[in-house]
Amino acid sequence: MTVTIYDVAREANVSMATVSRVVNGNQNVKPATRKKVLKVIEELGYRPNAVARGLASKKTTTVGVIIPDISNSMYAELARGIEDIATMYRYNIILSNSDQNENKELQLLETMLGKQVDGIVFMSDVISSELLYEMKRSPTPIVLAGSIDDSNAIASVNIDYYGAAYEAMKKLIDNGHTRIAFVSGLFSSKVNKDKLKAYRQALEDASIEVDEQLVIECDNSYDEAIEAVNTLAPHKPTAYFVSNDEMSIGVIHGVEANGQKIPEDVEIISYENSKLARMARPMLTSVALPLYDIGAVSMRLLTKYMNGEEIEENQVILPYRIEERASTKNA
Amino acid sequence: MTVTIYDVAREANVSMATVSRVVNGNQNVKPATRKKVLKVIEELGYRPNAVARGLASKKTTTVGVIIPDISNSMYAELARGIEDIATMYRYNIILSNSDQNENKELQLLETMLGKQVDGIVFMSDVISSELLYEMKRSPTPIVLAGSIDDSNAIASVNIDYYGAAYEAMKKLIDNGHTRIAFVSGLFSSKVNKDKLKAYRQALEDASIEVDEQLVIECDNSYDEAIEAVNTLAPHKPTAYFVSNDEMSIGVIHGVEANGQKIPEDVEIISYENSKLARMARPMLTSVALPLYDIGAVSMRLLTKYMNGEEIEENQVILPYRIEERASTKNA
DNA sequence: TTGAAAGCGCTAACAG
DNA sequence: CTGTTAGCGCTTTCAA
Repeated sequence: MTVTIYDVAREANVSMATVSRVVNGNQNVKPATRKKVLKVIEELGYRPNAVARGLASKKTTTVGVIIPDISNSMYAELARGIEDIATMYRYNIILSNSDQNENKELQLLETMLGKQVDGIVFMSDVISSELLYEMKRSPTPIVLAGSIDDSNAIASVNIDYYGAAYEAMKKLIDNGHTRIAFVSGLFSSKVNKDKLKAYRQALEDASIEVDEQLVIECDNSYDEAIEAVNTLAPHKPTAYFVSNDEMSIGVIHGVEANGQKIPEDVEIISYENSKLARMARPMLTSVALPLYDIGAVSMRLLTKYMNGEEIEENQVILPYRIEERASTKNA
Repeated sequence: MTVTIYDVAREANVSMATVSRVVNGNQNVKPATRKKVLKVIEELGYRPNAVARGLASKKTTTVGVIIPDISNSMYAELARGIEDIATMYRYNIILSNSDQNENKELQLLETMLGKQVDGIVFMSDVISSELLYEMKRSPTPIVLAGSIDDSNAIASVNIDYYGAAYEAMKKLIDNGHTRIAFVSGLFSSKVNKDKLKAYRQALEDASIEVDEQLVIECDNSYDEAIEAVNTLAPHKPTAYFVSNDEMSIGVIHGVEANGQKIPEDVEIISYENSKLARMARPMLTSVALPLYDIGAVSMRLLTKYMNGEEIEENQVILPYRIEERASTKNA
């Protein structure tokens, strides 16, 4: 039925070994032989079976990607970075959504290892100790993309979330605000914890008392951000530091619904800088997260591990910047 | 090094066949034996090798997904639908971006077939005849998700793009508009061609002359949509039919920048109904595309083909609806 | 430069 | 209920 390497060998009057050599670009084949084999391959429509190849060579040229939710634009952007570099290095990607559910993450890890992936890129806001344990004993290299493991046991690619948040807060403080609200995503996420820490520290460093009522935890959605604004209203914030662009748009709408002007009455700094930031009115000043790059660099790092290269530093920190737009008063 | 089925068999004093049976949940194993084997599996940390299994069984339990761009929210939504159903049926997904580049699509198809995927979900605005030819001779089932092949040779899941566009236009016409602009994505896309056809037909059916100057083709981006509004301004449209939510937001901003009010001076109907539609101000009336469902149903259909089930109808059409919001004047 | 042969780890008859 | 035995299609020594 399907044509195998054996069929090609017979048809071309050579051994399977020789066919294998030409298929794999091995130079030890006489040009004439190569040509003959290639011709037969063409005629028979031979297509190498990657599964058999994987079994024999113990390499599948596919990597696993465990991601919270591909329909979330942040992760989609990360995934694109991963995939582009994977393609560049001739790897395919097995992509699975975990919904940040630990059991699912554990099970996905298991499935992927079973499928003999050559490496894994893992994303999650929280890395449980059990997960960490499994990752450490993984026979296959793993890198965390935009995800933090405090023990630094697993390679990872991130930005300085704390530093970025601190700088954003600093800007708001420098603009004279003392009532700055923080509309955050879930604090179960290490990244949000870092932002909170920066929020507090920046305030303290400026001798501004931290008012816990100005801190609100939401589920990252537009709707909850609007609600957050209403909850915060009695506490009269004059500036908002917001965890992502979607929520920032919610904040804008909430604030405007209450009759306040941005940035005249209220300033906002977001944290993501997706294309939404430019589609908002006013356009959002935002910490620019290099999501695509985090994905790309993670995958690149993974290729090094897969090649058995020695890595100098397994924790890579990418640069961020703050994109100033109309939601803040700028110099 | 790694523990194989053979190690387990030896340790448990049974044959590999028996181990294979318990691993695969075959009922023909005495409970005591099963228990013994399970225990050894546990002790040894045995993990079945899916590659070997795939080679022996000729099934990989993985399906290929060829998608234009996962970082585009429309496709990400589709992908999520696909993945969820795949997971439900225990399939994994190999995901690749094609950027709608025909050569890449062709090559991806080849790669996935080489990897022995059990099925493929394919997405693309344009299905070239060469692609169609390759798909037809694919040894593995393929279904098109949200993509059209006029010949109906390949199974597909879509909505009635034409009908949806016609209905949207009808609504605008019923609201009294005679100068309706169409801000479209690329006409190389079959879906956009259908919308254009509906645009014209709806106008004709209402005895309104079609003014080609009111039709603008853009690249689906926010920025080009704003530009489109400016290009259209001299032709004084009083309503806009727009190809997707992102562009609709561009239209809103373009229109407002010109001092017009929505929906008082200008009405807008979008075509997508992503969460952006609710995040826009005014909120967008929009044709609701069931992207997630298209993905899910495609995958479900694929499972049927992979199981060799007989399919009554290979062209499935899902329902759409129009979500009325503030960008149009409603009854 | 080429071929022979031994696996890779598992499934799937088939036999008992 | 369990074991034996062929492969699945390819890579990879090892010889020649």
